[in-house]
Amino acid sequence: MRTDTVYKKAFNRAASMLRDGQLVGELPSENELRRRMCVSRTTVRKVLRELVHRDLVTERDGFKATGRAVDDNDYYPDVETTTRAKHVEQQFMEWMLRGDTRPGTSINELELARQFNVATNGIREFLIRFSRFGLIEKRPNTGWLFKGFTEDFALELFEIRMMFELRSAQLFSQQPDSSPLWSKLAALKMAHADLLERVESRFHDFSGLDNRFHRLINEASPNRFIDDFYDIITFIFHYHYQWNKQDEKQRNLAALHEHIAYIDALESRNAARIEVACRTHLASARETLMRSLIGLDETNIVAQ
Amino acid sequence: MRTDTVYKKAFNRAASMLRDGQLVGELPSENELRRRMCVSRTTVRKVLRELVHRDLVTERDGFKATGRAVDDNDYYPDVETTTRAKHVEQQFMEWMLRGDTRPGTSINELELARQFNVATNGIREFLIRFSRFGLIEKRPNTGWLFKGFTEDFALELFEIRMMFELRSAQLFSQQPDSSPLWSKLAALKMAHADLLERVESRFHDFSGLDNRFHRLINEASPNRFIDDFYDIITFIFHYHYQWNKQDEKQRNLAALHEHIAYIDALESRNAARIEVACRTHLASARETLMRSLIGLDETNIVAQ
DNA sequence: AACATGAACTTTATCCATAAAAAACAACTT
DNA sequence: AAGTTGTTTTTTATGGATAAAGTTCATGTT
Repeated sequence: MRTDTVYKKAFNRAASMLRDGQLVGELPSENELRRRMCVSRTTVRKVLRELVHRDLVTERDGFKATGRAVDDNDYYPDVETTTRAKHVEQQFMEWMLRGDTRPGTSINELELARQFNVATNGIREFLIRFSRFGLIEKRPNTGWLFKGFTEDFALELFEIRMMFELRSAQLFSQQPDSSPLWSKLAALKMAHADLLERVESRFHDFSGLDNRFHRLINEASPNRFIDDFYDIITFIFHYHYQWNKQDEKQRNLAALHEHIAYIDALESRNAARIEVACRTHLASARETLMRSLIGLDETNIVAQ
Repeated sequence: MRTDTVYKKAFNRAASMLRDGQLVGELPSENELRRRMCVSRTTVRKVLRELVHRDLVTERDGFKATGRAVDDNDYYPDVETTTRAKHVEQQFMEWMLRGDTRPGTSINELELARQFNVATNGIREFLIRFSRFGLIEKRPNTGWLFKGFTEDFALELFEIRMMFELRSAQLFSQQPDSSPLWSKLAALKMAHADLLERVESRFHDFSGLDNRFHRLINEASPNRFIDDFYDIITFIFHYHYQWNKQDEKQRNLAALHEHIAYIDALESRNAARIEVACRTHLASARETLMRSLIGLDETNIVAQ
C-alpha cells in the first residue's frame, strides 16, 4: 500500500503553522491552505479532518478556527513522514558507504528488498536512478555490479567537476555589471564572513553555504547537464560526509577561506586569478575526499 | 509474465550458427554453447530441446548433431526477440520525436502504459532511466514533465560535448608512440577512406564508424562520466536520425571528410591543429542537428 | 463571475505474484 | 580433477492490484 507520508508531513507542517502563529483565528480556505502547503486539496482536507478530530482546530457551522494549543506529541514521528523511496535511498547509501561493501560485489535486488523490507520494485527503481552516479552498473538478467567508491571514482568525478567549474566561473565573471547575480555573490560573501566568525560552533552550516555558492556560479549560464552533474556531487558528498565526520571543522574552515578567495577572484574579473582560486579550492576538496577514502579503506580492513 | 525474448534470440542465433556452418556434425557441450551465445545454460538447454523437437538437431543416445537445414521461417520474428523494456523505449522515442509532443506537455504513466500495452511499472522504470537525458523531469506525486527536444537542449548538449571532446582529443594525442591506440586510429582512418569510396551506396555505415571513432578517442584516458555522456549522445542521435533522414548522404559525406581531417590532426600531435579540427567537426554536427530541429518544428506546425 | 466545499474520478506509489533466466548443487563420465 | 548433463534453488523481468494523493466535475455561496 502507498504510504501516507505526504499527509503526515503536511499535518506536521500545519501543526507547526498553528504553533508559531502563522494561522490564527479563522482558517483560510482549503485552496489557500493547499497553496501554502504545496499539496493537493484532497490532502489538505484530510489534514483538516484530523486537526478537527484532535481539537487542534474547532469547527462550528462549517467555520473553522484554531483550537487548543499544539503539543509536542501531536506531531507524527519523522520516520512516518519519509517516503519508501527515500528510505531505500538512505539504507542503500548506508549499506554501501558504511558496510564493508567491496568493489566488485554484486548487488542482489531481492536480498536488498528483504533487508530493507520493501518490494523489489522499489529497490530496482532506486538502483536505476542511482546508476547515473557511476558507482554501479547493470548487467541485464543478472543483477548489478558495485564498482566501488574508490580513488578512481573520486579522480574522475573531480576531473569533470574542475572542467565544469572553471567554465562556469569564467562565464560568471563575464556577466555585465547589471546582472543581479553580482549582488547575490556579495550577499554570499557576507554570509561567509559571518560564518567565519561563528565557525567554532556553527561549522555545520558550511555545507549549505557551499551548495549555494556552487549553484550560484552555475546560474550565470545554465546548462542542464552541469546542473545534473552537480546533483551527483551534492548527493555523494551529503552521504559520504554524513558518516565521515573526521576533521569536519578543520575542513570547513579551510574551505571557507578558499571560498572567500574564490569570490574575491570572481569580483576582480581577472581570468587568471579566477582560475587559480578555482583550481586551488577544488584541488583541496579533492584531497580531502581522497584522504577520507583512504581512511575508509583502513576502517574496513580493520573491521573485517 | 516475463517475456522469453532471451530464449528466442538465443534460438535465432543458434539457427544462424547452424545455417552458416559454425556448427557442424556433433554439437559442442552445453557449457561451450553457453559461452558462445552469452546466455545461461538453462537457456541453452531450452534452445537445444526446441532444436531437437524441430529436427534441426538430431539426438541419438544423448549425442546431438546437426539435423535438417534451417529454413527462413524457423526463425522467431524480430518483435518476439525484443524485451518489453526495449519496446517501451522505442515506442516512447517515437511518441516523443515523431508525434507532436510539445515542450511543457506532461507525461502520464498510466496513459503511456495503456498506449504501449505494458504495466505502469515498465513505463516508470523507463522514464527514470530516460530522465538522465535531460529531456524530462519528475514532479513527485504528480507525473513527469516533457521539457522538449529543443534548440536549448541541443546547445547545452553540444557545449558539454565540445568540452569533453577537446579534452579527450588532447589527451589522446599526448599518448606515447607505443600505445596500441595509434594503430587502432590508423585502422579507423583506413575504414574512413574505404567508406569514402563506396559512400554512394553505403553511407548508412557512417554512424557505426562515427561511434567507433569518438569512443576510441575517449579510450586514451577513460572517465566514466564522459562515457556516460557519450551514451546520451549516441542514444539521442540514434533515434533522432532514425526518423529524420533528410540529407543523410550529404551529411555523412561531410562528416567523413571532417573525421579524416581530425584524425590527421591527431596524428600530427599538434595541439592547435587538433583543436581546430575538433571544433570544426563538432560545430558542423551541431549545425546539422539544429537545422533538423527547425525542420522538425515546422513539420509539427504544419501538421497541426 | 469568482471562489467554497463536496463528491467522483484518475494517477501515482507501493506491494505482491509468477514465468523466464540465471546460478548453485548433485550425480555421472572420462 | 575437470568437464558433462540433470535437478533444484534463486533472482530478474513483468503483470496486476490497491490505498493515497492529485485532479476534475458538480453544486452551492457571496
